[in-house]
Amino acid sequence: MVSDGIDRLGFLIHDVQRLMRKRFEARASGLGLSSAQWRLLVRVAKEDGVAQARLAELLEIEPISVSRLVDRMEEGGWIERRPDATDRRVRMIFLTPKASDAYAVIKSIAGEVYEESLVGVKPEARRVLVEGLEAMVRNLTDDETPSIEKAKNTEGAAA
Amino acid sequence: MVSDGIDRLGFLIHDVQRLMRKRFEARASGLGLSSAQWRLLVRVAKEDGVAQARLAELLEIEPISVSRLVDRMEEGGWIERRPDATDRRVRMIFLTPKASDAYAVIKSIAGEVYEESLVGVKPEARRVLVEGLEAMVRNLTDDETPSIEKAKNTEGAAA
DNA sequence: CTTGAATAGTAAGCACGCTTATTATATATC
DNA sequence: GATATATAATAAGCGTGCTTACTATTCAAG
Repeated sequence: MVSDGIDRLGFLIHDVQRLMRKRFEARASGLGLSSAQWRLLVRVAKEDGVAQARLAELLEIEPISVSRLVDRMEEGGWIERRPDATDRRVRMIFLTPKASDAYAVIKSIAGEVYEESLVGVKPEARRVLVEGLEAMVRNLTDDETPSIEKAKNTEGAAA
Repeated sequence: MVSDGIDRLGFLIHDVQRLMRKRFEARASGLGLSSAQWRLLVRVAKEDGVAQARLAELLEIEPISVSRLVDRMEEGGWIERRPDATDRRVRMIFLTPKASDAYAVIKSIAGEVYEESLVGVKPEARRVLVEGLEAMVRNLTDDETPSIEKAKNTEGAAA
């Protein structure tokens, strides 16, 4: 197999994600926000009044997941659902003042955790790291598998 | 603040992990295995008869999570719990023949997904990427988080 | 032997992702 | 107007992680 640590790539990514989320949640627990919640909060902060379906698209999770996340965040007083005047199917999502205040704190925590995680990694290596991760996202988002003929139907049929 | 993608590092890691898991699960769904399940399966394959507490340590998840994961895998016929002769608290975990067969397939799928995710990333960049991720795991594992009373021993995740 | 701490595993209940199915509403077509 | 399809959101139920609390067992002191 590959001589590098490539064969542990999945474990590495998994570990980094888990550890990062854990540290985020430890810092943000004072605010009462989980990582899924601040991730949504950040999106709403950038696009106030966004519809849930649009949030699902931005966060790349399913609408039902947004629905239940928004449920808890509404209960927690972070966001507010308001009806759309022109389309009665739509619920527009707005931040509460409490959430707007938390937004600055969240950005600060994010910066802290990123820096802590990259201690000892030189600027050029950071650049390569980020570029590599971006390439991975692109490769994995292309929803067909190159050079593999599995003949599995429905795989990539619905683009 | 670096003006690169560093400020999106958390989103990047999160996306890569999610997309990788998704692709894994799509491939392994033919086997009836989830990513959490094959992760455990790989560990048991390398250390047959391992105790659940040891698995929790290896997988870096909580014992209760192992317990429920093992429940479903036992139901699925992937693993087997057997009592330890010398310590009646312990359940030793063994692979079934079905799981041993699946192990080779899993390794092959893992290799495929890793390669697909790294298309267009040069060998040297791959090395830097993996080293960067390893550094991140080290940095985030050092629980330098102050004001935490759990002076727990954090043994390195050596392989 | 008895007491008490540590360890292995589990139960209950929560968060957050998913798939599948349902309800309202909007829009296109007849 | 009537019907069919599409879209926004939700409901139900499951998998996998967590915290907290519990039982059973082992081990160390007394």
